[in-house]
This record gives sequence, C-alpha cells and structure tokens, in this order.
Amino acid sequence: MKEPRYSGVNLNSKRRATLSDVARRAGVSPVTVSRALRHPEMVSEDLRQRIDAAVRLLNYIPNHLASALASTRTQIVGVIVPSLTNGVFDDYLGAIQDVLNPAGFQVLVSNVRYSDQLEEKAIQTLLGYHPEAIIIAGVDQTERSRDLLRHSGVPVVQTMDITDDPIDLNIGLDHTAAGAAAVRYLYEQGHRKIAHLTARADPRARRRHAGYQRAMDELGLSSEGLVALQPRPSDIEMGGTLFAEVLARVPDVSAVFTCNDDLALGVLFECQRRGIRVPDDVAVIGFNDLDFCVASVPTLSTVSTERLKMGTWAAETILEIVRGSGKRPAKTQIDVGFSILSRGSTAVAATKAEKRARTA
Amino acid sequence: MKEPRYSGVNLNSKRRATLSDVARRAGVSPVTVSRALRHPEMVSEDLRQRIDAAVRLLNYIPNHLASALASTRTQIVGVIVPSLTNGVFDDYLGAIQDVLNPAGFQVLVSNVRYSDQLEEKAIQTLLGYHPEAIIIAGVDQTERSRDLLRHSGVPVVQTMDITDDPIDLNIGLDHTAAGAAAVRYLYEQGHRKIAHLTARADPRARRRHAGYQRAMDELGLSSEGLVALQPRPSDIEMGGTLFAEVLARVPDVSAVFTCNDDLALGVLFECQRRGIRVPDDVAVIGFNDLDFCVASVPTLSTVSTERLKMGTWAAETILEIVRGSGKRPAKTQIDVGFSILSRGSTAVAATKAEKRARTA
DNA sequence: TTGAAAGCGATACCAA
DNA sequence: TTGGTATCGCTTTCAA
Repeated sequence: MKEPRYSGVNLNSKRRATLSDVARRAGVSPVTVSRALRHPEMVSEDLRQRIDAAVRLLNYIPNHLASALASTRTQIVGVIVPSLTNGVFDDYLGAIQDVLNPAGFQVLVSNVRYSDQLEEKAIQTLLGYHPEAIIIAGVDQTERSRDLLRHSGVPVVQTMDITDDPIDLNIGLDHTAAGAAAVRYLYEQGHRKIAHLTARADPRARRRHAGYQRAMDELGLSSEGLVALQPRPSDIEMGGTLFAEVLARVPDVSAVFTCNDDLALGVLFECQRRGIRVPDDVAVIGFNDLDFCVASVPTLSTVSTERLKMGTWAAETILEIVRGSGKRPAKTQIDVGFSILSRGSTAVAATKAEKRARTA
Repeated sequence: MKEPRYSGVNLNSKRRATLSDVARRAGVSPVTVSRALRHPEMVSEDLRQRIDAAVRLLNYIPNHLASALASTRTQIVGVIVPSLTNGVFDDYLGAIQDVLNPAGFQVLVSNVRYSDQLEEKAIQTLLGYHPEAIIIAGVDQTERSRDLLRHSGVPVVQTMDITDDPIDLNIGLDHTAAGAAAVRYLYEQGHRKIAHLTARADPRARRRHAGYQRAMDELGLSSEGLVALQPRPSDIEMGGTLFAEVLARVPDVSAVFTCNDDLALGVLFECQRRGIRVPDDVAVIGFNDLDFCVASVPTLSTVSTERLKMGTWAAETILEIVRGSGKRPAKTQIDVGFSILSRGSTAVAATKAEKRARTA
C-alpha cells in the first residue's frame, strides 16, 4: 500500500531543484547559472541557452530566501493595514502594488484588524523578514511599535493620517479638519441640527468626531442628543440603528454626518424604511467616497480622500530611497487634503437653504 | 552637513543585530541563543536571563529568512485570490489567517485581479518563497499554472469552486447548480420571465450563467432578450445599467438573477429610480450574501456560499498535513454546497405567486 | 567570459 | 546543559 506524500521543502523525498542542480545539468558552475539568470548579458549565448534549457527541464525556481540572505536585499516591503473588509484599503493596496511589483518588490501585507496588540506582533513578524521598507496606515502606533519601527533602520511611511511627530515619512490628511469641514458644509446648506454617527472609533474616526464637535462649537450649535456612538465595527445596518437613536432623541434633526460611507448608506435605507425623504427631510453626508456613493438613490454626498495618491506616493518614495542608496527624500511629509463631494443626498434648492437658515 | 540615511539590511552602517551578536554579548555560543529562543526549557535559568537581556538590549529580531533556510521550514502558506475589492474574499482570507497565524504560519497573499497571466507570475513568485502549502481560489488555472503547482511538491488546495480534475485538494461548490437553483427558486415563486445579469465573467460567474441557461431550458422558458452581459468588472452602478438594457428589450420582465450582490443592489437602485416596485413588480436575487443584503430596502434575497468554511477547511487541512509529516488527508474533496436566502426582494404573497403562474 | 572561495544568519546533528 | 561543525541555496568578491 503506497501512502501518497508531499515532497515539499519540509519533507525529504524529491526535493526541488537548486542552482547547483541546474549548474551540474548544464555543465557549468553555479555562479554562472546565477549570472545567466540575473544578468543574462554577462553570459555567452551558448551557455545561456544550455542553462535556460536546464532551468526549464528541472522546473527550477530560485529560492528567494537564499538569494535574499546572500545578497542582503530581500526585495520585500511590509504593508500594515487595519482592515481589508473595509473598502477603503483596496484601492490603496492596489496602488502600492502597482508601483512596487513592477520594480521587483514583493509586498507583504498584514491585516491587524484595528488592534494595537496585533499591530505590535505584525511589526515584529514583518521585521523578521527584513523588509526594505514599511508602509503603515495611521499615526497612532503604540510606543513599543514605534520603537520597533525606529530601530528597524528601514524607511517607514505612515499613511492615511497626518501628525506632528511622525516616525519617519508621512503622507495623509487631517481628519479633524475633514470632520469640521463636513459640518461647515452642511451649515452652509442651511442645516443647524446636525447629527454625527460614528462606529468602531478608530483613531481617525475619533478625529473626525472631534472635528465635528469643534465645528459645532465654533458655529454656536448644540450637539445635545445629536451624536450616536457605537464601539463595535461599523456596517451598513448599524447606520440605520444609530440614526434611529438620534431620531428618538431629536425628531427634527435635519442633517447627518457619518464617520464613513457604510453608515451613511445605512441611514439612507433607514430613511427609506421610515418614509423620511433624503435630502428633503434629512441630508446625509458620508466619508471616503466608496463606489456605492454614486450608485445609490439618492447619490451620496461624502468626503473624498486621496487613497490612491497616498499609496502611490508611499511606494514611489520608498523606491526612490532604496534605489538612491538610502538617502532620505527632500519631502518627508505630505498633506494630501480632502474634498467635499456634493451629491444628491445633500442637494438643496437655494431658496430652501435660505429658509432653513432663517427659521432655525 | 549630515545627510540622513537609513541603516537597513541593504545598507552598510549600523546593521541589525544577529544571533552571534547576542551570543557574544551574553557570553555564550550562538547555538545556545538559538535554543534559548526556540526551546527555553532546554537552557539553564541563568543563561536564559542573560540571553534575554542581550536580546532586549540589542533589539534582536530573528532573521526569518536565515532560519527558514537552515531549517527548511518556511512557515509560509501562499494564498492566491482573484480580488480584494470584492467583499467575497475578506471573510475567506480572515478565516484562513485565523487558523494559520496562531499555528505560527505566515500567510503570503497574492491578489491576481482575475488575470491568468498575473496568476502564473504570482505562483512563480510565491514558490520562490518555498511556502509549505498553497491555497488558491478557483479551479481554472492555466496549464502552466497547474504544472508549476504540481511540481511544487507542496499541498495545494483549490477553493471556491469544484472540479472533477483537481490539482490536489479541493473544497468548493457547484456554481452551475447554484445558478440553476436560483432560477428554479424564482420559477417556484411564479416567475417566468427571468432575467440574468452578469459582469466580469470570471469562470465561476460563467458557470452560474450556464446554470441559469440550463434551468431556463429545462423549465421550457425562453431567455430571449433576458440576458445582459458585460465583460468589465462589475460594480453596483452596472447593475442598474444592465437591468435597463433588459427592460428595454423585455418590459414585462418579472424577476432578475444577478451573478453577484453588487449587481443586485444596483438593480434595486435602478428600480427605485424608475418607480418599479421590488418585489411587487420585479423580484431580485443576488449571489454571495454580502453584508448589505440584510440592510437594504427591501432586503436582498441571495445565494449564500460557505466562504468561511472553505477558508477554514483549507487552512486546517494544511496544518494537518504539515504536522502529520506530509500524509494526504482522508478527505481530499468537499462540496460545501450553497443555500438560497429568501428575503424581501423576492417576497411574494402565495396567492400572487399562483396568479402569476397561471397568467404566464 | 567563467570559476573558486567566502559568507549571509540561522539550525541540525553529534560531542563533550 | 552547552558548544563545534557542517549546511541550507545563493551572491559577492576576486582571480584566472
């Protein structure tokens, strides 16, 4: 009876071909094979062909671990994101890969699920692979995480948020300002009873909330009863739930700013259920500009952020550093800003806006 | 003028501490340090403390590449997915990580964006890291990809779909059957003019389409003008566009089965825009059971698949094999099936269903 | 253009 | 319980 078995690296039978196997097969030395693969132009036509043939015959695939160890160039960039479920990080990751992969770099993604503890562990694990750079979302790492990153000796780019005290490089936006801007936008449309819904309360959502509060204070508006907060991860359904809470307390609420688009869509659905008209009875504005914002009925106003740009800049800057033998770039911090996208869910006839402002 | 520089592995200054550095610092041999870290109980209390102190002092982080090379155990599992944008693969990836990470395995994710070519390249790259197993979504790899995977010598799990000719292990579901089941479900609700919308047309979507066609044929229904197909990647907006196409051709279409939930949600919005009532005028059923299906108005009926289970089984089976010294498990193929979730978008009063069936 | 020797940072195996 | 030695697969000098 023959037991089927695997012959992978961790097992003993039929091991994978190595550089030496190829060399033997082609009748040359291992160094020559290495050259033929990495700098074909340095090897004679004749040998190159024999080597190529041997490579194909033996299904040779270079052992990246060995080559990284020998060359002390891992060609790995570590990327840490707080979530994948969240539509926000897809574009961003895609942008990073689009820059890094063609340049021969492998991206090692670690999803830390909004947990500081997981983040610390992920950083440790990542550093074990000796990445040539690290891109990490957010600026709120624990002291230990910051220590690890600083000691790593490789460039670190913090993205998505902006800070006075970056670990190293930083590209992001001011979420407090963005939150405040959303409120002011609604104010200018004539709204006075402006609610804020927020869930998960990660650091950036908290800053948007702070921005909301600051703007309300500055505008002399009371936020009494208008804020609904939920520590659990946000989803579309929760938007409805949180809005219901606010409605119960402040039936004449006139606008809602949510910490993300999911909640905003949830509000839209909740309004539909209750026969509340958007934007006529209640205006809604979200955050992030996910795909569905332009598809929903009505279309969703939102605060748009430069996710692609943040990913691209982070990746390109890293390439520059790695290729430029480690010099820090001239620009080490960028504020990419944000913009308010005014769509159906906050559309207001001019006269109506005036009237609202008067009667408020 | 001092130029700031990085001291990462690829540069020469202040290199990261190695095992030997720690050994020197603690006054022991490198082997002892290795032991103290991997099997602390095999080292005397005294030395262990000195070593721990040195580790902390030097910020030592083991070089995973070196240890993998020496031990021929990389503790890496490669995972290939066709998309991340797609809500479908989040749960699945999460499930895989939840099993693998606690077991000390690192997951190397490769997003191949529904491209066979990228998939081939990704497999090559992945194999360069000598993963101990590979989990790949789908059963439609190119011949070259299949070759690479077979020759890799490591267990390969194909997920999400099911096939008579698996590369190795296989857990998935029959998408043709699922597509047919959706149609039959609508038929039983009394629908006769059943449309199908499909985009991207990846292999699994194509099978669902084939299932639709088969069921329509078997039920003696014509699909003339009822199918709208779009090769571009699907999104919510496109659901509306495709439905509009069908409406133009078959104004009295009574039900829509879409190849995924995004399109279904798009149909919902399009209906809202046109004042078409769902489910009264048109019934809608999607595929995948993404989060928003329970949040929308009306809630979306859909075909639910066992994404979590597929990820979990794949990961657990791999652990079993790797730990069980390479023996293939007893079960090498699982059909996880699917289920029809009947929600608001297909709700029908019994009498109405009968009437429909009669007048059709 | 090609090859020999040394070494990357760790572990396995065998002695002490 | 501790350490010496060979080795993992490849690249980097440096010589031929």
